[in-house]
Amino acid sequence: MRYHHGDLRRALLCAAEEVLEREGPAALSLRELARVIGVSHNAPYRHFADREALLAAVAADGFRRLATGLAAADAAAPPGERLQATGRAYLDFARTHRALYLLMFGPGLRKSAHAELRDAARAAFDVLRDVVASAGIPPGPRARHGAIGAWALVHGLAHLTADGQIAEDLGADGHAMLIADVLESYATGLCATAG
Amino acid sequence: MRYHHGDLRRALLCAAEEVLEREGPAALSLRELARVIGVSHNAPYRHFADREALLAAVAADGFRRLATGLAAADAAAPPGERLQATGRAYLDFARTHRALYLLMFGPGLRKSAHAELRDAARAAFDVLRDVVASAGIPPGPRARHGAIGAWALVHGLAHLTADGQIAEDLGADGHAMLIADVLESYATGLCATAG
DNA sequence: ACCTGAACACCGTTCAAGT
DNA sequence: ACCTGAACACCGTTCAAGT
Repeated sequence: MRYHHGDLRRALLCAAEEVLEREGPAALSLRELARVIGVSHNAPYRHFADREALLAAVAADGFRRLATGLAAADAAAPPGERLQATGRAYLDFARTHRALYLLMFGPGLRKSAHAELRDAARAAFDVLRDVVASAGIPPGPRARHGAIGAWALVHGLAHLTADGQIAEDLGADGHAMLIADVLESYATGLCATAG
Repeated sequence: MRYHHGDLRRALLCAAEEVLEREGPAALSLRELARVIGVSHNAPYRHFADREALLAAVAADGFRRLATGLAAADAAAPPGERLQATGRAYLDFARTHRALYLLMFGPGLRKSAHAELRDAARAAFDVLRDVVASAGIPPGPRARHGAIGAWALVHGLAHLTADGQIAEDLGADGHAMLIADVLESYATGLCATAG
């Protein structure tokens, strides 16, 4: 006993991600987490107000890691390919953490009710905003719309893929070409309409 | 008693949509539907294999209505604005049927396991594909990617909005301008890169 | 502070009957 | 065929205790 030396909170978040990737977002129950860790079924309430608060903490962590990944891809990309590289990193995250991604953008997690989650999501978006801004579009509503559009585009691709609507008939190469084509179209249009 | 004259199935789907818009996708339980209609808690199993099958039927109906709405907007639009008009219709659907939209694209509804749902979703996408094809892009992988990109773009905007990530600080006018800008950028880029 | 067992009101799903 | 009540194994959440 006494498996957790005061870090039950960390143990819960860790177990949550494990269960999440193994069984999907819907199967994530507080009681199962408690069972996995080896504490009583209501011990989690010492650290989280309710189930949604725990899910929000997991999702916020996901957004933080997403932001880190986007920033790294952006920093490593040659100047002309920053949007492409960052978009690819976004899609990679969604593909390699499918269940986490679905949780982060799933219903039943009201961003407005969880400040930490809202801030983490905003920080991830800010990385994309900066990348788009660096494409040479003068600041203003057009630039802001351009950044939101870029986010919507990569998010739409990632979400439709995670949802199984896209790429069932595409191979891995086909999927990469799809992403390249779509991002190129958008970047081209963005620069053209911004002039 | 005998509220349903052999159309318990229809009564279930009808009640499901009502509960859905009122309480969100997560709260949709078979037992509550049975209670609302006034039958025993397991009567639904006469018409649906399980909870997911009922949700799939509701979602399939949503995709059929979405396809109808997209086709109507496309048909009513002047030649040069078909993509804009269809995209707006897509976003309108997501806004006016928020919970249904979240169900249609939510996790826990495996399209592969429900042929009716998969076909309905594909039919809705086919409308978008035709609109993009009519923009004068020669058939081929580029046109197919262009159609998927258009879907991803409007879906991303709709989903981020439904998720509360966008437009909290935008008014209704600002949202309309956002949509117009983003769709214009994409359409411009699509034609430019296809040449 | 942190954890426990018991309890309450819910679920989805199954099954043996009833008409 | 279609519906019923009882039952099983789960949930989230609360509460009165225990250390």
